[in-house]
Amino acid sequence: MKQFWLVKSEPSSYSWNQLLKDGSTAWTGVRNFQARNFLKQMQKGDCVLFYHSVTEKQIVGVARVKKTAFQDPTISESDWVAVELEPIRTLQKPVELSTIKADTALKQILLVRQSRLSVTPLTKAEFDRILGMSGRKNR
DNA sequence: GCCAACGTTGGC
DNA sequence: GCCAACGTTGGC
Repeated sequence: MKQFWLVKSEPSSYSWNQLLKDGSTAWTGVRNFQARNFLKQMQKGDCVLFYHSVTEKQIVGVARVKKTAFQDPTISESDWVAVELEPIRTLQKPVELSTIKADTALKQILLVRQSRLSVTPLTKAEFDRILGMSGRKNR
């Protein structure tokens, strides 16, 4: 079954534009057990919302899991993993954190409740609702 | 720049 | 095994 996720990045360290430019990227550097476990659960083809933290605080694009979890090449200790992500499309209208917080159906998502977690799961309903707010109908 | 939330570390 | 101290992240 297809799953839905949200990943965060500070635009200054890795931005959506960079991902577009790169065509795909290894999502490395996750050093949190909870986030790591989510990474491990990702399946090829899962949809991933891309959130810019700190300076923008908005969801800017939709990506897809291209490759499931593998050993994170940026660390020598084992058992930290990365996945490969590729961009699908840029949101016509970014969905701001304030918009999400103002929405009854979305204000309890993990992004809001646990703002420091860099990889979080979303339900299909939440995913669809965010896409609905992005200025275009689903897909 | 400040602070809250969370994770990690280390002393006991 | 508890908890204080500290570091980091991210929203405001």
